[in-house]
Amino acid sequence: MSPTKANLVEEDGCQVRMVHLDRVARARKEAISDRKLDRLALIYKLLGEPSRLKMAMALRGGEMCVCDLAALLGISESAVSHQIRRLKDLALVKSRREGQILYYSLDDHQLDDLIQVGLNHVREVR
Amino acid sequence: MSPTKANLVEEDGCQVRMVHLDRVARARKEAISDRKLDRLALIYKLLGEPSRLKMAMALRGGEMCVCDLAALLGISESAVSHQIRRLKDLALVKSRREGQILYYSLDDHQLDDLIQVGLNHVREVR
DNA sequence: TCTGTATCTGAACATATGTTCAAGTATAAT
DNA sequence: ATTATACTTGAACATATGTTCAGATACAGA
Repeated sequence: MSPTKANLVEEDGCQVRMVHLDRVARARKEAISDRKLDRLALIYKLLGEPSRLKMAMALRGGEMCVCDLAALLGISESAVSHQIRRLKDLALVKSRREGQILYYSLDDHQLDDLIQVGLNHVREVR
Repeated sequence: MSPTKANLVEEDGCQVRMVHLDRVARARKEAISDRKLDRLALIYKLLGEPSRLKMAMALRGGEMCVCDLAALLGISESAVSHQIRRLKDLALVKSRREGQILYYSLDDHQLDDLIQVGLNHVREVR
């Protein structure tokens, strides 16, 4: 097909313009399931907020309690609790109770890798 | 210091409760610069939206035009243009013009790594 | 049981964000 | 020049999201 002229293709009941049918088809074939994609996006999104990323990076160095994290980030303990729950819901972080104190730590070694690759990326940034 | 009793510490002019001074201090010392952290968070955030992640993953397989991506994602070309610009602003994606068509491709091999590590994470998800 | 500490929870609020729409720019063909 | 194609841009809108506040819960010590 000509790459300089778009085709009108029947798609989900309505017409869609598509320049490179082959490329779209290949992308469709190579795509992962929506379930996987959504979970992957969710993980990136959780790391995509400075406060949560800071938490995750801090926990790489060892377990911490809500109170410590709040002091570190300069936000309320409630905010920490809300955010760390999201990390826990995705099994990226786990907790361990010792008396009244809950110690949080990374539950997923792949989170370490993910952060490490990211760190390589920003290495030259001052 | 006792780990079962919180201390009130002077911090930025106001009192902050802190259970483990040592852990917070260590986290502070090991922390990267705010510039680095913000940039890193921004990269994760961009990958954290399903549509952008889908774009990035599609581009791993080769260059595509706005029109193709719109057809692949099922959103308007305008939406693709808006989103891909954000990826381009961060130098994660580059463009090449051939006549009227702009071909987008990954500009950052580390983005590949980042996605690859993420894919390992969701490998067992169906 | 009563008090204090550590954390959690839900509602509320302000802000951020993704998409669409309409109009604009850039390139190519007639 | 005029028209068509490919893409961009800014405004507007609805929705999502992070934080705070007030009150609830869990555990420890007296």
